Amino acid sequence: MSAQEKIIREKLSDYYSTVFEKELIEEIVEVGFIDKFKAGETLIDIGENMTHIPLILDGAVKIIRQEKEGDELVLYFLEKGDTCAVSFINCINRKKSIFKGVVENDVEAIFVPVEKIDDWLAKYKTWRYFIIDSYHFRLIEMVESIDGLAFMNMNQRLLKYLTDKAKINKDINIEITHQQIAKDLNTSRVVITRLLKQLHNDGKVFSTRNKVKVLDF
DNA sequence: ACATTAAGTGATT
DNA sequence: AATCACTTAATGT
Repeated sequence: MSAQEKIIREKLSDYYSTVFEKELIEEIVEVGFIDKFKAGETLIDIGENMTHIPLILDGAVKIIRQEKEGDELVLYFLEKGDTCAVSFINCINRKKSIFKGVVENDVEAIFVPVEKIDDWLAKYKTWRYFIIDSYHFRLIEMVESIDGLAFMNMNQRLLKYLTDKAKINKDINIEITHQQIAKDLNTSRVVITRLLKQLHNDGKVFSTRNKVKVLDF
């Protein structure tokens, strides 16, 4: 057994042993490989073909919907133990990605070739449940995101965005510019500046240049 | 000291 | 809530 295989086996049993049966883990060890990505790297872009599916071990990925150039909106984050079930369906249909995935925190993940996904769905009950479960969870996050757009004002959306981000980073100190926040929420910088000042005065955040500290949880 | 980038603000739609 | 036009503050070289 190679050192790489050993590592995969260990990592898998750390996060997925209770979920997957032994035979499945063996298959993953056989065809999967570990890869790492630095924050800011684009994992997948809209329109690209997916060749591998990530099982995230560490870090976080920001999932973005993008409309042509410039117009974009952050939908949700993927974390440890997550996978993007939406990408599975993309793969099975041999379609191109409908989302963009950018690394939020340095990511370590096991990558599994697309061809296996389908096989395993028929072969392993645990894999089937894993996929359905994951798909369900993504759907809920998506609905939350729609709710945000439909029923929440920018003020609430901003606060949710900041608390979500603090949770993902496990740090209430966020390093970000008003401009970047505006981009993620698909609004203008001026609006963020003003709302952030409101939140600051309300004692919900403490913000300085390039930094926002989330005080209200 | 100067240039660049980030943030704050009033007025208007 | 968005946009414009402009000011002020912080930071890098």
